[in-house]
Parts: sequence; C-alpha cells; structure tokens
Amino acid sequence: MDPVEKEYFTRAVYGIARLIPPGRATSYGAIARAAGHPELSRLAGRIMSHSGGDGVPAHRVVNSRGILTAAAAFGGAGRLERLLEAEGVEVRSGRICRWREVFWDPLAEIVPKE
DNA sequence: CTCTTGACGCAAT
DNA sequence: CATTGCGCCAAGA
Repeated sequence: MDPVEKEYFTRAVYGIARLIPPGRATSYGAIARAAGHPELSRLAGRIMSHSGGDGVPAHRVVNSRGILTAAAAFGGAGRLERLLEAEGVEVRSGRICRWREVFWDPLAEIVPKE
C-alpha cells in the first residue's frame, strides 16, 4: 500500500473513531468503509490497537458482530466491559447486547441521508 | 525472502 | 451456534 495512502487512512480511522458518541459503538469494518477502504477492516483493527489514547475511544470499537475481540488488549476481559457499561452499553459474555441499536455507523450517522 | 499471525469481514457450509 | 475459505495489510520470526 502506498505510504501516503496509508497515512491518510490512518488519520481517517482515528478521526472517525473520535466521533463515536458515548454509549454507542461501531466496528472496524464500518470505520474502514467510512475511511474509503471497505477491504481494510483488518488494517483498521491494527491501527486501533496502536491508538495510544489521545482522545481515541478505542473501547467503542468492536468487530462487526458486537463481540469485544480487543478485551485482552485492555488488560483482561472485564476492563473493557466495564468501560462500556459505564457509558450505558450492556455487555454479556463478551458481546454487546442489542448490538443493532448500539451500533453507530459513521456513513449513516455522519453523512445525512437524503 | 517466505511464513505466520492478528483488536477483521463476509458468504457459504 | 462453529468452521472454512478468501480477501486485505503489516510486523515479527
């Protein structure tokens, strides 16, 4: 991938992640799509894992099924769940309950649909 | 240089 | 549900 394009993608990923409202969550794939690269969901995940905090709510990003695949990276399964529950997101067995409602799609929510 | 892994996704089985 | 296959890219062995 082009270094420049990669840099652009990275910025887009962080930028979009910062827009996720509290109490909501989105997926790596959704972010990748919004960033203009639907096939780079995996890369989006990698990028998020590197997001050292600066205003990037990484705990609000899960996989497309609402499963907290990053739990381990947050220092134990409970840590991540606690962060989400503190914002009103119900989590059970490592998955977000009512995922359909909690899911925040950048494309649909940022871009006003005609 | 090749292989393997991984905070992924999606369709098919 | 769980598995498999295929697509993608980066980093580490």
